Amino acid sequence: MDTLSVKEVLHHHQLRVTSGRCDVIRLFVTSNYALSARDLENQLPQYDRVTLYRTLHTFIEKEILHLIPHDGGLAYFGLSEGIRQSLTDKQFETKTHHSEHIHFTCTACGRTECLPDHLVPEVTLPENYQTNEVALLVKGQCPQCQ
Amino acid sequence: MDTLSVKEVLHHHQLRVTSGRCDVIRLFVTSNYALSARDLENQLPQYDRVTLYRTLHTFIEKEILHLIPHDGGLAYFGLSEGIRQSLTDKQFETKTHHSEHIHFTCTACGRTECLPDHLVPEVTLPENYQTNEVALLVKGQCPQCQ
DNA sequence: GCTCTAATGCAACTTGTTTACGTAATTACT
DNA sequence: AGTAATTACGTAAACAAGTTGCATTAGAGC
Repeated sequence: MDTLSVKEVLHHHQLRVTSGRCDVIRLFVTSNYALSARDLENQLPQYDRVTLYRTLHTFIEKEILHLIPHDGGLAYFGLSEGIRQSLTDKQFETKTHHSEHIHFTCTACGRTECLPDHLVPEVTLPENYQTNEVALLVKGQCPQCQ
Repeated sequence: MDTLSVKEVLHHHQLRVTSGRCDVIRLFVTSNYALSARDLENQLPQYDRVTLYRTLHTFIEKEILHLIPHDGGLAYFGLSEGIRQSLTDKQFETKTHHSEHIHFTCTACGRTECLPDHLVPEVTLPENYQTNEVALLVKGQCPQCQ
């Protein structure tokens, strides 16, 4: 991971480069798990809660992060695969394969992760229902918790 | 729908029959959509918020209702299919087919509904991941909103 | 009807998230 | 580099969803 690249990501999305935004992206890149606003508050206490919330919103809008559906309490966020690839491969990907991946929540350790290699299967809907997005969340036990 | 049946449902689950619980079940039976705690507050203002929350929890525990995952703010609840069948067919179903159904949220009208005839397809996970539950939420436009 | 136990209502609280507004920092342009 | 325009930030306060404690009320079984 490389600071220049993080700045480039922000620049590519017409966002001003601030230390807060860089730190948030870096945190997502180094994290193997989805993060909540609370996680950001804990791990980046130098920034105000409001700033972190705003940063999350901005990143969702720009599709740097995606919101992960879940069935209670607080919102979780994951780094978009394209961005992760841009930062780790040190070049921007043009493909945005955009069939969504599965999310997994471990009921033991509580952690949520993206499974970028496991895509949501094709879904059939009743007549006249139009699909914009699909989200598939699996709950169970992760390898570490068995 | 039939009041006696509603009482029977409660009785079968070792729950005391109270007017609040009956009204909540009736509301779910007559609603074509998933309901949030806020919806209950609006439609059953004669009961205290706390009571409604507690009723929802109780019904989730007893699997009279199920929690519908979504990606923001507030929790939505749907009537379990078995219960709906018991109340409309006037007899208790023994089959609990328990492969979960898909949920649909319309981005136009904001309503969420259960699609009991559309089940979540089989999901493959990475090695050593164990599945307990799956939830699939589709966002798009419903027939009425096109 | 009486007793036991569970459900309710009220008040207050916690947590997650948002809004308003003044200040500070970044970017683009000399 | 210096300046203006604009965007982001921090603080405080508000708001909303959901929870907890406790006293009161109401079902269920006898």
